[in-house]
Amino acid sequence: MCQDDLVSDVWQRPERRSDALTKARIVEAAITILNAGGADALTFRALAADLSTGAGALYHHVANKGELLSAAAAEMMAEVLADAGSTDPATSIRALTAGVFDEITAHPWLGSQLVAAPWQPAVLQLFDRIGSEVTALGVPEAAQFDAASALVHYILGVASQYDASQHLDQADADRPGFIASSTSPLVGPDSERYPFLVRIEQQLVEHDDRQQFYAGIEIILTGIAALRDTERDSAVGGVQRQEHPCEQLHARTDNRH
Amino acid sequence: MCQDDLVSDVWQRPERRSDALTKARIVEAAITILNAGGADALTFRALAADLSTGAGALYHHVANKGELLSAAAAEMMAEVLADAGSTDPATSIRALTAGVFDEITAHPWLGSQLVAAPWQPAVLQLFDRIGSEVTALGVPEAAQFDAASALVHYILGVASQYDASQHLDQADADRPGFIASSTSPLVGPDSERYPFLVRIEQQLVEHDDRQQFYAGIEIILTGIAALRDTERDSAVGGVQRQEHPCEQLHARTDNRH
DNA sequence: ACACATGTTGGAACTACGTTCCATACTTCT
DNA sequence: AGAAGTATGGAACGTAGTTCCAACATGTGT
Repeated sequence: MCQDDLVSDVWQRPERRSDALTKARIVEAAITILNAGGADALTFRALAADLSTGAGALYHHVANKGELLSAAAAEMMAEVLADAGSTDPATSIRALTAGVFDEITAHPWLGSQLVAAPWQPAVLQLFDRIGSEVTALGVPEAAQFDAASALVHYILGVASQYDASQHLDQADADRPGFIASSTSPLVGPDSERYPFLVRIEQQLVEHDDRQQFYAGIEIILTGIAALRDTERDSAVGGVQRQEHPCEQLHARTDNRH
Repeated sequence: MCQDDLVSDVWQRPERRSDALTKARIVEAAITILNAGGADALTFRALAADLSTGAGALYHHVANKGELLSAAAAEMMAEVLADAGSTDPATSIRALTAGVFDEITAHPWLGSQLVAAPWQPAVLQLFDRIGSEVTALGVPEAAQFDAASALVHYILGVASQYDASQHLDQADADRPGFIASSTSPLVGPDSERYPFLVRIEQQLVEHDDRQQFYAGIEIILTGIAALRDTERDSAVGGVQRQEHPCEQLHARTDNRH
């Protein structure tokens, strides 16, 4: 179908006319639409119109909408990760994660996309970068994967809940407004359903999402630091899975069901 | 439009014929479809067919598909949270989170739905329950919100990446297969793009998702335990935001950009 | 009992979007 | 120049969420 990096031909794609459609141009135009109008604004028709072409032509460069979104997210992630860098691993992780947070808050579609398709390139980039920093942090090899996984999944969880602008209309049928900043202060039937949330209601409405995100990162970094200090009784040799060192910190009880 | 819990009338809805459409029946049927065929199988037409009615009739009880999915997820979450309970808070948290993980792996649509709409009822239930357990854990009040938030967001992040069965076809255009169990062992161009992932490749293919999920929970619990032990220099009085105690564990450097 | 008001039902129709198809045009190789 | 293969773009298809509306059931007031 379309020419990709993996074509077995030795034949290089010739340069056609200057306004030729390329995956790069399409993805760039897609990002422009996404940043301007959000995820709903990106349609193949709108994209084709912006590129002065037809919808069908796009399919010679992009397999489907999912690939288009993955590519767009990957490009955004690459830019974020390119900026953030430091000599100190912990500082790097803080800068990295803060950069991702900023990008997601600035462009909510990114958060939605990161959690829409599992293990897409953008997530792999993030995972790899965080894994490298975790390694530099001195975490023993057997725990590096778990440590990076915890950080990445936390970030993705935050990303998933952060496109608050839209989508919250559909969850409102049961609780119109809810913690919508100032409207309904979580009273009435919610008091019985959500005792904890009601108790910390003031923090709920007054808290800063960014500070809370940072706090979560610090919690996980603390936990990772403990991993590093508990290296003693873990075998150094081959890859030992099944029993992760962290499971020796707190004796786990059975919790299947 | 439809009658809900919040009607101001004193008038109670009379019981019509026994096969009357109700939101409860609709949600139940939706869950059946979702569990059987996944998220794609749930259409208003299929749902209407199962209930021997028309699609239009459903809209008198459910505002839109988003509300339907939120309600279905909320019911699943309520069941999971009802089961898991213990006297020891840490044990409770482990049992709770493990239960949610099991439910998500058993019913992948749940994971997708939890991250599709932010702060939907199912997420609030989980947040509230975890918050209560965190409180019982002895975490100081000012840090309870952050601690619960970290756990919930981590779980949501895992949920987002766990419906691996589908959706990964669209991200495959660049890397056909990737870590798809055994097919493409992460070689070729990936070696340069993802140095960390390549290095831990063996763990990647051999690791147990469940064990890694547990490991993440333990990391966060360790970080939360540190929060509890660092209560000393935090004012006990009113709600102090802006500076979370955890931020005093590791001196944060500036990381805006 | 009988009309009226109100809420319910269910099927058709509308709309939007992803995707496919195909005739046309373009570029390069021989 | 002719052949071969790719790119283009617009029409057309299929699907799914949602809306519309006429027929119906239910309860109220007389």
